[in-house]
Amino acid sequence: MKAQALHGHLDALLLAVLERGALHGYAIIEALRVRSGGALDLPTGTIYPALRRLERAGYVASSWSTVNGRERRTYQLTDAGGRALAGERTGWREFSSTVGRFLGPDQPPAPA
Amino acid sequence: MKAQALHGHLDALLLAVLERGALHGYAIIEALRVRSGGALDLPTGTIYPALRRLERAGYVASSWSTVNGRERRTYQLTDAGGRALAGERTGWREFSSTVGRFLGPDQPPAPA
DNA sequence: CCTTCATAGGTAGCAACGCTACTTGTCGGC
DNA sequence: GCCGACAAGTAGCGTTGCTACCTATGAAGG
Repeated sequence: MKAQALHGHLDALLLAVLERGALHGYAIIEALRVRSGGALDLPTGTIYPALRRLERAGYVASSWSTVNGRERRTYQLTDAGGRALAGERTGWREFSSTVGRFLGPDQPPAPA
Repeated sequence: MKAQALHGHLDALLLAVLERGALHGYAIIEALRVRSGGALDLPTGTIYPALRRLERAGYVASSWSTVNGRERRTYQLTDAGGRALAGERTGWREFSSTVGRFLGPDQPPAPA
């Protein structure tokens, strides 16, 4: 899968991954790869700037820890980040159902 | 809905609209608005350059016709465009199921 | 007659976003 | 000592869609 199509949804993905618990950058990349079944293999040059963007926005908070001489910056979701994630989920649902209407419904929104 | 999230999927949408029959630019905008239930209201500055991009790529062909002194450029899907659309559909399904895995149809995957 | 609106097509320049390529540094295995 | 995996980061680029404009016709309203 071409990752460039992520445009605009990467932030939501990152927040979603951090929802399950704080992780450091490298671990986030791995979590994305594993949870997507290998479909998402994002380069560090994509992740780190995105995390800083999220931190500037106040959606994640970071803290340094040194493990075996390795500097790790661990990111965790803030309250604002959680709220943002909820909004992103709603936005995603709208977006995917709208585009899906044109590109063929792949998962017709199951009526609750 | 913020339209900027379309990134990377606009071309697919345009091809999908033209799949049902040739239309001129303005009509394409209306078709998108109507079929999306108003969610997609794209400015001309988005559509026209996109159509030219698709034409350069050989996915659509255009022809001029003058109707009541109005110049209309009608776009229609080419064979290559149809094939591209099929690919875009597949890509969309992959993309949406991948992102959906993180953003959930609704809730974070409940521990079954 | 003239203005305004809807139709119709278009361009220029901008900003956002993710990517490639590169750099720095530690640790473990050869 | 060197290479590769881990870990974090920066610089610069290209694509993409957006805002803001411009041109032009026909219909409606004053």
